[in-house]
Amino acid sequence: MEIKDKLAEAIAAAATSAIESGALPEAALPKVELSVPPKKEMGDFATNFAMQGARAFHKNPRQIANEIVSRIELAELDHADIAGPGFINFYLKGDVLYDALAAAMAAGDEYGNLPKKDVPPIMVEYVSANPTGLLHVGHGRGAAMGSALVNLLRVAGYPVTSEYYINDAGNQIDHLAESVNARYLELLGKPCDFPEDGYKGADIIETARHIIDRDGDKYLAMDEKERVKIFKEIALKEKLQNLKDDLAAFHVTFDNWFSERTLHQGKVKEAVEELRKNGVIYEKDGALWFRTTDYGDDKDRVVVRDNGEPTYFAADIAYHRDKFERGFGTLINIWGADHHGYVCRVKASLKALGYNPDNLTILFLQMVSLYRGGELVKMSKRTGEAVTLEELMDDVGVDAARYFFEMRSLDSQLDFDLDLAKKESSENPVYYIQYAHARIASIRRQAKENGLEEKSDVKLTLLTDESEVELIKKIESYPEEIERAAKDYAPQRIARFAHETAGLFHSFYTKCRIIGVDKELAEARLALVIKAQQVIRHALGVLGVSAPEKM
RNA sequence: GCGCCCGUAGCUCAGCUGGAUAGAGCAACGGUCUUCUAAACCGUGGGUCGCGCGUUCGAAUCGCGCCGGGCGCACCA
Repeated sequence: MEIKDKLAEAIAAAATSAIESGALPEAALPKVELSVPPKKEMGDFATNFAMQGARAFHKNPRQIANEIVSRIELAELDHADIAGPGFINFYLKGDVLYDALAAAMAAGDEYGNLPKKDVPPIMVEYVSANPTGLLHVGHGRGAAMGSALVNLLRVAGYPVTSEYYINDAGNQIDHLAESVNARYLELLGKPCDFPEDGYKGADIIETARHIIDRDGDKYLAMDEKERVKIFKEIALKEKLQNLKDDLAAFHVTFDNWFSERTLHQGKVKEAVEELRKNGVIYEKDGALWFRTTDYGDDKDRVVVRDNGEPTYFAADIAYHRDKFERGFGTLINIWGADHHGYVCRVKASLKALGYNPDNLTILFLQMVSLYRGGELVKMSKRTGEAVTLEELMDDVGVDAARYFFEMRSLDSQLDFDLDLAKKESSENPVYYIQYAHARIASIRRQAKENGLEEKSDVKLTLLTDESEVELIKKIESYPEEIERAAKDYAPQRIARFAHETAGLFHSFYTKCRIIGVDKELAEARLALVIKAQQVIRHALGVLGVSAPEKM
């Protein structure tokens, strides 16, 4: 059992004993919560137990704290005192710190991986951009955070699957095909009207050019309808491959690529049919409507148009139903903030199908604004359209781009400083962290040359400098940090943690030498920095940022 | 008008399951390289936590009402 749990039990036991002896009145014990105090002079752990119990015991917090402190018994406890409005601060015997570090070291590279949790599987669906254009920086934010969240949940022990929903059916794919067709004709010098709802991106022209490069003008002879049909498949395949390539370059991969088309082979019909059976569908103006107003929506929504075609919403209902049918217990979707008006109707559909809407969590990502030289960058110089993820990667690199997206929570708007992301100095947080990792790698190389051995049985109790103790405490808090960040779906906590750990290492480095000090101390310090390096590498791994050996 | 997100240091943001003197990075100022990477470290200054009311022993954190910014309110996706 961990020391924290032992301490919590001891506190509860002390309170019980105080009640039995009549020092405290009979009452239900509040939950024991332990925290690490803001300052190290305040001990190793603190609890607000006495303050929480003030109401139940009808006594003032300091009095209650007194009864606890005088009765608490725990072998590892050195002493406890009362502070401020009624906090109890606990000071543990020195070697507790080192026992925990030794355990962390013994866990090796597995440190930071939590035990498997026995819970229903989680699905994280993110990016899911339409295959009709290029990924832009907003998609990049979703991709970075989504993949970091998947990594985070996985190391925290959750069974998790990542998925990309490919919108390969419906209008926008028809528009894609028509746009490619128009560019194809254009490139071959044939007159044509560009479709009104067409995609005007330069990438569409590229796709058309690829077709000509490969097959020449052989499609000209075809009936237009047939040509567009062929182009649809060619374009879709090419655009999808581009998406996959861009994402892979950005360290983003998916367990599953889910095609919307597969839903139109019966699952959409089934879902609508089930809704109808449940009495929430009616017909009006030739269309089928879902009475989402029963579930708090502003207005009812069409699921099947008057032309018989299901709406995007209908497919989405079927998609979410399918996720639950595949056995996922928790669904997480990452959506652009501009889709938030959509959440009510999706949850309504889950409710109407008999699923618990609370099992679907939708995380919204707010806008990204790029800044260069203090000026807002709106458009790409190359394409005249939104800046693409590919351009961002070329500009600042994958590591910096990912880290900058990951250091902010999704739900606040992000100002991305391109100059800062490119800077190779401490101003740039991603270099700061990577540098800590590389510096440790360098120390290890130097230590080896100096005949200093990397040992596991070292005298950790020699690590008494303030900077050493701070670093040790940070390392020990890592699993807890993973647990908390995973629970809150908050990868940005790990970004922050990595930065703080790097900072503590840099301070240590300036103050404490390894090579050239007494052998036992040198060995202990070497073991410590190796552990720090492992934690930094692990955290960077969660973030999908590389951990260089040299910089 | 209705709904969602945001408002914390000069700038960009953490902190939000209520807890001790509200933190970090950048920017500003002043120091630190004969020794493991100065892509680093140490120090200083800087705040009505948008405003108001409420709940509480205790509110940046919870509730309500304003104000300001962003986004959305399709038989588009």
